[in-house]
Amino acid sequence: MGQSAREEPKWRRRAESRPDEILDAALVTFEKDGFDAARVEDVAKKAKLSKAGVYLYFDSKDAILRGLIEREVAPVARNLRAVAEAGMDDPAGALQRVAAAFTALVNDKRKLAVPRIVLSVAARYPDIAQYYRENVLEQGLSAIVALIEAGVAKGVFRPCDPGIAARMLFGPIFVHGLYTHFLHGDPGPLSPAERVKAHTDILLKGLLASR
Amino acid sequence: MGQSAREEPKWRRRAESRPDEILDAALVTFEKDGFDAARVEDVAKKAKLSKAGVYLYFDSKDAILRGLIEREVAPVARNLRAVAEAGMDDPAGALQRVAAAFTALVNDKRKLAVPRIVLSVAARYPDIAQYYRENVLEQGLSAIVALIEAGVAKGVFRPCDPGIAARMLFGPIFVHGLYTHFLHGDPGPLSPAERVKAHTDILLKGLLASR
DNA sequence: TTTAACTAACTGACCAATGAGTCATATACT
DNA sequence: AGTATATGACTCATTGGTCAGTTAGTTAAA
Repeated sequence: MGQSAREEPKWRRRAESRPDEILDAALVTFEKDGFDAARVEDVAKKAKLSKAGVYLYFDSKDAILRGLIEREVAPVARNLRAVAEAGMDDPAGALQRVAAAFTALVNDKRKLAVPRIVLSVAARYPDIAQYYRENVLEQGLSAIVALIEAGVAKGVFRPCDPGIAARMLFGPIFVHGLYTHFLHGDPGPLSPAERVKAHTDILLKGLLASR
Repeated sequence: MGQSAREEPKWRRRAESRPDEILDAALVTFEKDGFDAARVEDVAKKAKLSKAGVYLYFDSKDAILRGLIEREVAPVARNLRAVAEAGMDDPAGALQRVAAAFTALVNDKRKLAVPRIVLSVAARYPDIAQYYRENVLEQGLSAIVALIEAGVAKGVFRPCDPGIAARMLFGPIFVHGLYTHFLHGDPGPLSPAERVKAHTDILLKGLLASR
């Protein structure tokens, strides 16, 4: 039994990469069990260190969740915003591109797990809810609102409430993701790209100013 | 101190009304704390009996959640279905009425808490997820799908994927509810009725066959 | 180039709190 | 008297978080 090679150390120092490894592990664990039922010990095991090791890098379990929001979702919101802002001169086209980008995000079950968890713990961690609202939702929402308003100003879109229009863009895609990923609902016959097209077809026809 | 009146019994038998009282209490408690953080003891206290008393009527904590789904949400889905079926000869009008009914449901924070909780525990209680999907979501969804298909068959709506259209009806309303109730997002300037109107204006214009 | 002293990274074993579920017993009703 | 209904006090598994002690890597004196 006793392996002669006494070379392998019991553990290695990897202070640089630990935070990311812990977040990777936490994402998988939280997605599977939800925030409350997920055990820090399991996160640690998946990240290949001890539970106490996790607490070297994060002050608490909810700090891990905060880290997850920052790393996983906030960049996506910034990206959506960039796509929207880059297309202010072609609102209809930009709308489609935003829909496609958001669909790609929502198709990623793991990324979608973060908003689901935020939603479920929002009441108990008001600061997490606030952070998420300000840095994710309001970012994405306001970008689209600006896009719609630009379209209306240009006369491309007919006058409408931009907040409603924005929810009509994000809402259906988001609930489709929740329904299929977490309730195991039937995704339907369409491919993601076809869904984007079917969706934006209806939405744009509803928005566009008939000549 | 010693009240002479020895009339008041320490508790009363109320086997008939207990289950509903427990569900009332559970709805409030689950809404506030979420399923995991909610304590059965608190539910019991709010229902004015002991924790052990709760277990006389429900086998487990998750049985309470199941009871909540049955009592709170399944009837709503049936109602939505009825509204849709009653309006098969006027698809556009029925769509608006369904949107209004769903908006009313979603405006009720307490009722909306049930789907939020189902979503958060779906992975750990697959039977709850399945029950919810089959008895709530698929009910509502299929009713609207039928309505859209009827509209397309009549030539009132232009051809489209009815699943997408149905998600465009429910999605924006649902996410608006989540956003305002649980993330404390800005509900915007419109009243619920105005939101329904703005929403269905765009949706119907997107769906209606231009003469 | 050794090697000893030093520090940062890490672990195992632990604690304290928590909360679901149980049960022996008591009380209200019939 | 008998039974359905209710309770308080309990068990017991779970788990977030801590800490004393250990090891990997680093620095610099010898």
